[in-house]
Amino acid sequence: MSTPYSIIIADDHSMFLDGLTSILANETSIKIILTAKTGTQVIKYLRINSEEKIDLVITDINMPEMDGVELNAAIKEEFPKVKTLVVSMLEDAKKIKVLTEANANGYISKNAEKTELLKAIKSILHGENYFSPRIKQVLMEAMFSDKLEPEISLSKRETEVLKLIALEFTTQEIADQLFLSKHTIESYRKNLISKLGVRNLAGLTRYAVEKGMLD
Amino acid sequence: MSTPYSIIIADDHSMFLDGLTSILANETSIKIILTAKTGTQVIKYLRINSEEKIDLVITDINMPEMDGVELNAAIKEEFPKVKTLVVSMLEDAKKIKVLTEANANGYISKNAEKTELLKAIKSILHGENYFSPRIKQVLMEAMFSDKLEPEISLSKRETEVLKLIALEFTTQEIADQLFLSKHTIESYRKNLISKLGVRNLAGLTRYAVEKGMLD
DNA sequence: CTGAATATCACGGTTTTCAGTGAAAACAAA
DNA sequence: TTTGTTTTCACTGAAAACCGTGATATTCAG
Repeated sequence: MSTPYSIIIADDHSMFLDGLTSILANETSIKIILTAKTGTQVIKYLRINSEEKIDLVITDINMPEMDGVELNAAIKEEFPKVKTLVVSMLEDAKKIKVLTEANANGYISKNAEKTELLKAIKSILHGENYFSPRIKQVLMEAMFSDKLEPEISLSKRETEVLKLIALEFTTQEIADQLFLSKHTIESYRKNLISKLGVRNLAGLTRYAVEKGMLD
Repeated sequence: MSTPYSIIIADDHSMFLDGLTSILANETSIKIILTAKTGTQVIKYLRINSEEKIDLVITDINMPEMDGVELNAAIKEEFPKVKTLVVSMLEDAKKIKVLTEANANGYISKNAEKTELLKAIKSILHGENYFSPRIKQVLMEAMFSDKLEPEISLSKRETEVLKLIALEFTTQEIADQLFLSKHTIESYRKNLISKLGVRNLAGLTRYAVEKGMLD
């Protein structure tokens, strides 16, 4: 038998970390080098032990400090030889899209079966990418719905103004805060209303809240 | 050694299920009888195999069909001898409160360490309850904040009107819809604004969205 | 370089919201 | 039965939002 593959696992839920470790313990062809709770820990390790070859990083999406999407991007940027497999409990079409564009090597859901997990890992270690059928489907749907809903994009200023509007500031107050004319803010208001297809302040606020602009 | 304890694990993420199974496989004193992906599966099993003694059910909170909170309630109702340990990735004070009131025997976070998990399981199997220090803290904080924030209660009509306001209807439209005078709706508007401590429509809308009134 | 998008500003008119004040009827609870 | 809450309605005046219809300057990608 050849030397085992070296992998790193990142997830902030240590119970999941322990679980994955247990599952992979039976696989003699795989050696877990590190388990980390944040993306930054992984990057630090890779930088320090750059001479050591790491074959694969398995990462969750939701993590504090540096999440899975950022971690994947950072790895592909600094250590392009290292493969990545993203494991997540959510099937967020947008994140998946970003990940595929950032050349992640695989994406599976946390409610995938053990066998699928192993299949994904092995595929990736053998040089192929692995996206589960379910994920492919979500991606396809996202493509379609994106074309039907041509994705409203707001400029920086628009975003800024919308945020303040949703935070209960009046037009005059926003104008003062941003050192702009009251008329300017009024224009933004109107544009936002027609752009977002809403009727009034309530619609603007709902949009802002739902897009997480106020966090 | 005496006969091992019989336990059931419920979680919709099979990866977590596999992980937990792996972790507990080393424990000779514990025997996993069933792993389920929904609460209903667990209840069905308990009903059918009622002669078989089950010592503990470990359950996630977020599950389709019947979630962890409901499952716990159902178990305590129908099979009071069966202990329950709730494992969740969120530390939602309200859910924890409900669970303690429904006599769950333990609650730990998914980012608890393996050792803590085992400690919790053993405590419960020995007849004690186990709530992790972190959880106790969250509970305490919830108690305090509940008393400091005296919980704004809205009447049926107020809720109804607030909902329509947040859905972008104007005062006149709401009045027509509910067969009330425009003045009446205006009154509600004002009361809601002062009651909820907000400044305008944006504040009302944020409140409605955040309380999930529009789902 | 050039057109498209963005950012900025302006005005008049209409509608809606907001603030203050008040009150009557229905209803439930103490 | 009295007290408190909820539901309902009314008026005024000021402030803000909304609508239409512009203009100019900058920036940025093709």
